[in-house]
Amino acid sequence: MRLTKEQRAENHEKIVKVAAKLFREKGVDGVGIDEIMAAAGLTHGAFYGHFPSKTALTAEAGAQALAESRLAQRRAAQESQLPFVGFARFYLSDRHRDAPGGGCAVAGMGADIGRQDDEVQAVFSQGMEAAVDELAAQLPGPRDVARRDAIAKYASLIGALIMARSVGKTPLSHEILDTVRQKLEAEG
Amino acid sequence: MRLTKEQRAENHEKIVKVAAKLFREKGVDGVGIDEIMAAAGLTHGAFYGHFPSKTALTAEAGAQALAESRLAQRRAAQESQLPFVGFARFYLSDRHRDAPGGGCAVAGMGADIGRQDDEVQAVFSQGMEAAVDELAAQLPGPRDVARRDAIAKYASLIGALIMARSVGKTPLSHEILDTVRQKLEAEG
DNA sequence: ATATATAGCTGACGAACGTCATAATAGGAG
DNA sequence: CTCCTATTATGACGTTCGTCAGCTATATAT
Repeated sequence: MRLTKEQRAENHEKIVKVAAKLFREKGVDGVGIDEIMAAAGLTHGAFYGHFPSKTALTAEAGAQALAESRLAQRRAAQESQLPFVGFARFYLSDRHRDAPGGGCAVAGMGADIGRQDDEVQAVFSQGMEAAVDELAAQLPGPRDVARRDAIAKYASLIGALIMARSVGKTPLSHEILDTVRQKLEAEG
Repeated sequence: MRLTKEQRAENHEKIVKVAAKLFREKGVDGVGIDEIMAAAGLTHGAFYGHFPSKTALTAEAGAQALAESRLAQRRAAQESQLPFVGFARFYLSDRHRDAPGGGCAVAGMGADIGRQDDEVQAVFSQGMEAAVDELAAQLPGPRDVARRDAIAKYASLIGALIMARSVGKTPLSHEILDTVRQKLEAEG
């Protein structure tokens, strides 16, 4: 049952997209090949026609998740006069906290990527660099200042989201999101 | 081969300590009961005499890891006149980045805890509350201001560490740690 | 001193893990 | 139009997962 090159490419892309979602939702070690392939509408045996190993998929899925995150960042930035404020409001919202599968790649699978081998981390590093660049371009000041600002703002966002998720739906969770959001809004 | 109550309690504590370390190093889903028990010097079968399930251990290990983190925080704070600066310097050091097993519980297993059930998250929430309280006590200003400051600072630290770990040993990793450290030192 | 309760060890369970032959099938070259 | 080749699905592999029953041995209670 051979498929066209187009269909094959579509299947490949589908696997990566589904994996990027599931990895963020359940963690890299929390999902099996079987579940990923089933969610992509294929059987688990077909996996190794597309990827040599789960590690290879992890690298591609990490890059995909980061690319999706950048897209969401761009979209959220357009919903406010101050681009970063719009992004921060979305990032620290309840909706984002409760939907890791479609959310920030670093908050969702960053900790897992930190445990992968060097090649996977290198791919992730490139996507992160692109995200930092993109945020820095939206911030005022000279380039190097904007870049440092972008890194610091990312760290605040990511840390706050992971903290808020780890304490479940407690009052503390809201307090963390609100506190950091207000601080970032005040800074501009 | 029944043991004394003391030995049983020691074994229990050893299992929790070892799990708190391994969970931070490899992730909750990255370690099995077998590996934990072997590291504690026992066999896997003895596990269910101590815990009803892996989930129950995850809750205890999460609390233990947070308690250890608070201890390390207290110690690092004493190495500088400004308590928080000493803590931040340790937190954002290469040593801490490369030793997740003995480091911050939130950065190491926070993302995993976010995927656990409510009871585990509730236990983790208590430990986090204690950590926030402790840091707030070291910061100047009225209590509510210090508390918000503590939350914001934690978010920056945790986010920076997770970012730095996820990009491996790249220049970007150092840049993230340095940037956030300098910013926090400048803020005091 | 004897009996009982309880600790850890052994071994096993079904399920899922990552991986890989092999078989079946249809696109693409001739 | 036919054959080759590429690509997916089938099914199985050895391992490890979380979990538990049964055994052995010993600390504790009587």
